[in-house]
Amino acid sequence: MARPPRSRQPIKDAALKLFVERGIHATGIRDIAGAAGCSEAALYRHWDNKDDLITSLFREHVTEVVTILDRELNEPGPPSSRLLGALSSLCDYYDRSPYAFRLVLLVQHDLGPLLPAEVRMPHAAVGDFVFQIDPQIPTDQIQLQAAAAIGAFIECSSRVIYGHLSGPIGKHLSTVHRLCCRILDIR
Amino acid sequence: MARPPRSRQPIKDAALKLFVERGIHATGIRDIAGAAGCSEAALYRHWDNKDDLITSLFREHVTEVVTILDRELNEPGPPSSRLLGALSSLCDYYDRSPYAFRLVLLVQHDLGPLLPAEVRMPHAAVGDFVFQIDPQIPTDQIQLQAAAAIGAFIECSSRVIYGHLSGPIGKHLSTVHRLCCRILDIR
Amino acid sequence: MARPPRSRQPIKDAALKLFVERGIHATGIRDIAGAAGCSEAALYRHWDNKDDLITSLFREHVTEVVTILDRELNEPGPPSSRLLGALSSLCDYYDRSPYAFRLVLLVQHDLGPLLPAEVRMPHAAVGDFVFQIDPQIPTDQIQLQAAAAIGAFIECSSRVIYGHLSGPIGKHLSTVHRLCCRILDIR
Amino acid sequence: MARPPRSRQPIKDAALKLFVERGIHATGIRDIAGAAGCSEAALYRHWDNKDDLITSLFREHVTEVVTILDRELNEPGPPSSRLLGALSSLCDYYDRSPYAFRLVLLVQHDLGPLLPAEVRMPHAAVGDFVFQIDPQIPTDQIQLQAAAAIGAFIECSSRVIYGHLSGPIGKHLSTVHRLCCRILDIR
DNA sequence: AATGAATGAGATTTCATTCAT
DNA sequence: AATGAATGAAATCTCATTCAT
Repeated sequence: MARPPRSRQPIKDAALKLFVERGIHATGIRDIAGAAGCSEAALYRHWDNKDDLITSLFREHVTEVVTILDRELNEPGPPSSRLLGALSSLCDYYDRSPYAFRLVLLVQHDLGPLLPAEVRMPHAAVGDFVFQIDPQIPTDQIQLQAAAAIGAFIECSSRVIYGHLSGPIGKHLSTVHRLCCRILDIR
Repeated sequence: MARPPRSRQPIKDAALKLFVERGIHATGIRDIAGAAGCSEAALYRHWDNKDDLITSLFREHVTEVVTILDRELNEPGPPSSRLLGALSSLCDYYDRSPYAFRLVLLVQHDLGPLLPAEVRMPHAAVGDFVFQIDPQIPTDQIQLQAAAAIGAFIECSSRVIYGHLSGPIGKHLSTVHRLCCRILDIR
Repeated sequence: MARPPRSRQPIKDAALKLFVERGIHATGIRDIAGAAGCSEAALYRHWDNKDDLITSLFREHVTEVVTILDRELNEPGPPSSRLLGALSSLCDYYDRSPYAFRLVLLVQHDLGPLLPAEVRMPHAAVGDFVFQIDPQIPTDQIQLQAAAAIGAFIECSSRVIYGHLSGPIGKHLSTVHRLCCRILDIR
Repeated sequence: MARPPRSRQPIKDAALKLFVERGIHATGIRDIAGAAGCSEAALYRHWDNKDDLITSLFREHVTEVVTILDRELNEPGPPSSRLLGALSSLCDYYDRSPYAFRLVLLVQHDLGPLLPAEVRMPHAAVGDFVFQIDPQIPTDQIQLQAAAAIGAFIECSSRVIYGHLSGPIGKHLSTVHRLCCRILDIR
């Protein structure tokens, strides 16, 4: 009862890895079960179907990322160092859970329609930060600045992940920080 | 040779629309044929297989986008107005061919491994522009600045496309231009 | 032995209801366990397998129906009133256990081959009654008259159960009695 | 174009036979395809899914039966001989297409909820006949008499089909006719 | 040039049943 | 006595592709 079900985790690990490496649609239930060392039917004890597995995985990890953003962007201190903290924590997160990071950042628009609307997304966290820095800013500007910063970060990460730029991501932290500061007009 | 095959275009239109709206993997040959008003077998007269259709579509449209970028970013005039010209032309392109625009910008990583390496991608065009502005810049910086600018543009466009920001994209042109100028340290 | 197993009844109730409402084949072990509030494995403590559950349920209820028929059709008194007693008791039975009634009357031929041959079926009870009324009647006639009476009753009940005729069944008792008397040439 | 598709019929024949002999739920797509000598996928070119096949088969044959009833029960002549004509035609129909006959008469309530409501069912045809004979009869009586006659016929047929009574059905025609006349109070 | 029909391989999902705890 | 977890087998259905016409 009290003990956490033991078999969910290996399945989640396997699914996450395969979704990111091969793509969500290219990954079959069979692949996941094989990699997790269980039968295909075992999956259906824990999730209703493949979509359920996908969305619950995504929701879980996006929540982790948003939690990081909300925490770091609301620390005390000047905006610039809060932003640095956030970017730095994201790099740490990548080093700890590269697959989760990539799922959240890169795979997003594959599953747009699958996701329930009530999940708090990174855009909201960054938008709140932008608004905090300058409460006079018009709504559209909030959206655009937040989107631009996120897009810049995602695309830079992609360049590293796909090997066009040498890693690890942390190596480029200060450059990315500088770019994001310019986008958000900090300093 | 004598006459251009007439039936390619409707198929391309249908495939493009469906790929963008439903996702590439979620779109079947049957769906495309149905929407194009031809038989499934007809597709195989024009393309070898589904992958061939996907890559040739993508290649065609990415070339259009890169051509725009290369042309506009190399016009005479100050960098800022060249960048504005490029962004403005992209907005026009979107208004003309929204599905093509979205295929190029958004669907990219669905088909990562499918893409032939020799195609010139937007990153290269923007990278050349960055280099041109400041030939002293280190290689990594080129990559990162280009990536950040592209990411900012993509993500802003996404916000409009997915309805989180009111359209058309051109409405936000000057803001996006300002953000990109800051990223590329222009002015 | 010492105490009657307490958990059989809820399972039987749930299974009976689902078998009748959804059909035997469309009802899974999981559905039954869910509706009975026990685990799927619990079922196998009480019955060998699904077929065993089905047949034992059916056997139990068909026995109840045949017992009613045998009792009422062999009361003292004229055939017409014995028949009325039987029909009336069946209506009471329906009001008491509608699902059991429907399982016996309607679901029969879903499970034809599953049923053990030695179970006494309604046809036998009614056949005996027909023979009793007129011992000169040829065998085929017994079968046909009994079948016709049973079919008439079943089909009339169905019309009520499926909502084409307003209920309860008892409301139509005298009409059905009259029809059955004509079939069996009573009076 | 003009030619009727050739491959539907063998599939329909195989499905009909198996549905009746083994039961609808016990018959798989694989069984049908195997018996029809085609691949499983071929089925899905002609019907959307298994339910579609089932209902379209049933609808087709129930229409044949109702057509027979409507025709014979509305011939000129006295009710008794019209009824005899109908029963006799049903027996002929059975001899011609025993599986279709059995699907219509016996399998009905397996698929109750699957059937579209607008299909004219045997009950309606017989009900019209009952009403024609005695236009004064109250509505409930129509339903009950029609149901009783149909039930009697079905159940008698079952006794033959399941081997409790020697066949063919036509052998018992005059007896069944007499019973139905009594039910409907003809003569 | 075009198509309706067909198909093999494989996808996801369900099922009755078993077993360790 | 009871259960949560697991499973092999099979079910239905989809897909990209081929082929005779």
